[in-house]
Amino acid sequence: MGLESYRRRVSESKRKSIMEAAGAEFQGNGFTHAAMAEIARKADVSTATLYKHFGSKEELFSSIVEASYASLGIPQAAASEAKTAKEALTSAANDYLNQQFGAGINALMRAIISETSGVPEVGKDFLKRGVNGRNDEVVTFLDLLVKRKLLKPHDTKVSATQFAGMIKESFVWPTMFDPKFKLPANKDAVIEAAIDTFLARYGA
Amino acid sequence: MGLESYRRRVSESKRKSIMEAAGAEFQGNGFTHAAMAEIARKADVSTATLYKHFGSKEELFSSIVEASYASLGIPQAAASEAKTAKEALTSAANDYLNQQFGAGINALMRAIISETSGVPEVGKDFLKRGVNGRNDEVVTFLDLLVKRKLLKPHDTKVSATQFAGMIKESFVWPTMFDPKFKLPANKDAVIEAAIDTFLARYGA
Amino acid sequence: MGLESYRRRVSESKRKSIMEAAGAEFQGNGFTHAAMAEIARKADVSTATLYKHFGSKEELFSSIVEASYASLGIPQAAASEAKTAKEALTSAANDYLNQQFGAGINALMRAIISETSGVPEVGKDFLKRGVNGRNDEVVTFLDLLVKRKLLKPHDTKVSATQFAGMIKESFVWPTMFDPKFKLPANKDAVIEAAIDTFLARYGA
Amino acid sequence: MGLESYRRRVSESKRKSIMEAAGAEFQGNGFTHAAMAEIARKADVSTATLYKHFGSKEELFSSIVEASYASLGIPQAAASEAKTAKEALTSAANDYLNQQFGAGINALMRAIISETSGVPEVGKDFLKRGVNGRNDEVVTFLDLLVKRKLLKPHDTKVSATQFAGMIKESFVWPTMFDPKFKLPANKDAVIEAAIDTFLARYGA
DNA sequence: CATGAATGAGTATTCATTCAT
DNA sequence: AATGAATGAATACTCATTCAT
Repeated sequence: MGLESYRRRVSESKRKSIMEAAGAEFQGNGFTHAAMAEIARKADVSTATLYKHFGSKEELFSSIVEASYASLGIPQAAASEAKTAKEALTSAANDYLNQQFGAGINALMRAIISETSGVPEVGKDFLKRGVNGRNDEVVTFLDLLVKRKLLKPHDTKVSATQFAGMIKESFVWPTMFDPKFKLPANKDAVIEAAIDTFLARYGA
Repeated sequence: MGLESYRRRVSESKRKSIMEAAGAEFQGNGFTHAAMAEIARKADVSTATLYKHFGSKEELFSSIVEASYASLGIPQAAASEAKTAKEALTSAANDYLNQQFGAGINALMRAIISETSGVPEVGKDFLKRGVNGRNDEVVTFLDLLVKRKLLKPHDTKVSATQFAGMIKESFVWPTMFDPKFKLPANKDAVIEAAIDTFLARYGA
Repeated sequence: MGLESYRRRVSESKRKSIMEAAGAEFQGNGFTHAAMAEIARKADVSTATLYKHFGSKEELFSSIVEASYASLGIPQAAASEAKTAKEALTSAANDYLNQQFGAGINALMRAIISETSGVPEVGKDFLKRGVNGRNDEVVTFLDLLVKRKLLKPHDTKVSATQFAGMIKESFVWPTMFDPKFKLPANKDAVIEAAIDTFLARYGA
Repeated sequence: MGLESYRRRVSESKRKSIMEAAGAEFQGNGFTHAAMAEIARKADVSTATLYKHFGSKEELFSSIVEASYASLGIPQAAASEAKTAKEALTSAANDYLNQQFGAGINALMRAIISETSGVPEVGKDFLKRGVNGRNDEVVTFLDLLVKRKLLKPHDTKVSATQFAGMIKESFVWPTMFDPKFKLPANKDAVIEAAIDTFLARYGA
């Protein structure tokens, strides 16, 4: 028992340190230029141990992407608690951006895009679960606002895409081309402007 | 003289065939997986000749990206000729998408994103000249519509970004993760919906 | 006492299952491509236990080869019981081939040959005890036939080699280059022809 | 012209030195344990050049084996010139052994046997062209002796195998298990004894 | 005494770039 | 000016063996 739990603990701690190292490496260098040996070095394990935990570079990368899904998602609380649609949407936009910039999702997205040729499933999967998945949560979010009559009844699938597009154009798209891009000083104004446009059409 | 001009012509024809081959290769395989030897083969020159014209893979890639700028741009005619803002904006959106999907710009963008780690200048340059440059043309386009009173006076820098964001979210973003993504059947409806939202706020 | 004998029994049963697994693995994949981890898995023990019993891969292999000697040998009964030399020699040839093909000796020989560079002693040992050892038994076999006047008096060391050579050329040599080689349909005719040649010289 | 022939010369000289180095390496260490880097080093070329000439380790090995076929073969002259069958067969046996021991064929055969699992085609090919091919030449050789009435008319396919088997059993088989095995002092006596047995059955 | 996770040395192969002709 | 053979550095992955529990 003691032995088994000891091993599990050690193994899990190694697995965790590998995933951290791999996350950093993939985010920093993309899939192709990330080196397994370097990941092993950073994680302070041997390459063989690396391969015991993750059978291949692709598998390791997939695991990293998979794990990132857990950190994605639009908290729905604001939709039910906020007094106005503007307040709710502001909150959603900020949650979204915090994830992108805080959890390294921008860098991960660049890495995924880099490998659409080599590992196409990962890209398609991310499109479905990462991109569209989050859009679905925005839909749910908007549906709730409609229900609360803070928004007009309308096709929220369409409007969710429009809202996400306006936000991403200003803040996410630039990071794809410039990894050093930071959220600009006028971030709040830009968000507000997007929300205003959105509400001009869909506001109650 | 005759000899010199003959050589220049030959040289330029080789340069052209190299750029065509390189464009295809980079769009097809991304920067990293494009092979110089294959580009040389496709262009029917030796690798040494390739390197005479372009000192390195990065330089060749930069040249390809540079050349792509010429094919970008929002034709302004519609802004002055269209009867309604909706008509003008529909035309602009379609012009934009034709470039992205017709001239291989989506694939090129993926290639650029792949190399933001290795060759950051190319990415930053594309962001400035490719992405923002085109947005500037949208600004000009919108300014003209404002001047013609087809749109309300407003901050067109902001609105141009919003318009571009709504269009790109539906059609360009997916191609980043799935190179096989094609324009969907409901393309026109999506464009119209985006324009409707835009006009709810900025329509005259 | 009881404990000790229990342990010995367990240990010996493990040792036996290891040897079975290793025999199969070595015969199937040769020395180099046989994997210690796979042997452990097949034998249902840990790699550490494997190494407790056999200090190294070479040692394990040597043990397998050693064990194979027990299954080699030319039954002498036919030499005293057969009515004719032909009958006796036919019996001996078939006994020999049954061992080669039935007990996996062909595969084992391939494995040994594979490792003559790495573990030369095993090869030399097999040559002495496996190959020449069996030839000695053929010598004894022939001596008996001479004694019974079914064969002429002659140098049986020489004739044993000749007899073995004729049989092996047709049936064993091919398996060295083609593991899937099976005993051909005309096996008996080939054996008979070899015996005829043998008897032309050494028949009484 | 000068350029082209210069390149061909350089290229062929490199190819030759690679094949020499590879032959030595494969004969010394077998297929698996031969290292491409070491072959390159011995041949005084880079590994990349190695791969320009031979697309893979398997291909290189096949080329070595292929080249060895050229050095195999039973000279037919003795069959028509010798005064007696014994003289002719003695000559053939010695030619055969000189090839095996002089041209490193024994070592090459060990290498091929080592790889029957990994590269089965090479083994089967060698069986067909190397082993059986030479036996066919022995058949031709014997047919000529029959025609000259130095041997009785008989099935020379069968007798060729028997003759080869008797010779190989004493001299070739041992080298499979012991790379250091040398032709023994009594070589000539063993050959003569084999021929005597052969002639007892097939002599005119 | 048994375990199995961890090790690290070893190897085939690729590709941007250069150089002798 | 053009060639294409040659380079060498770089990298994913495997496996016999050991060691902490």
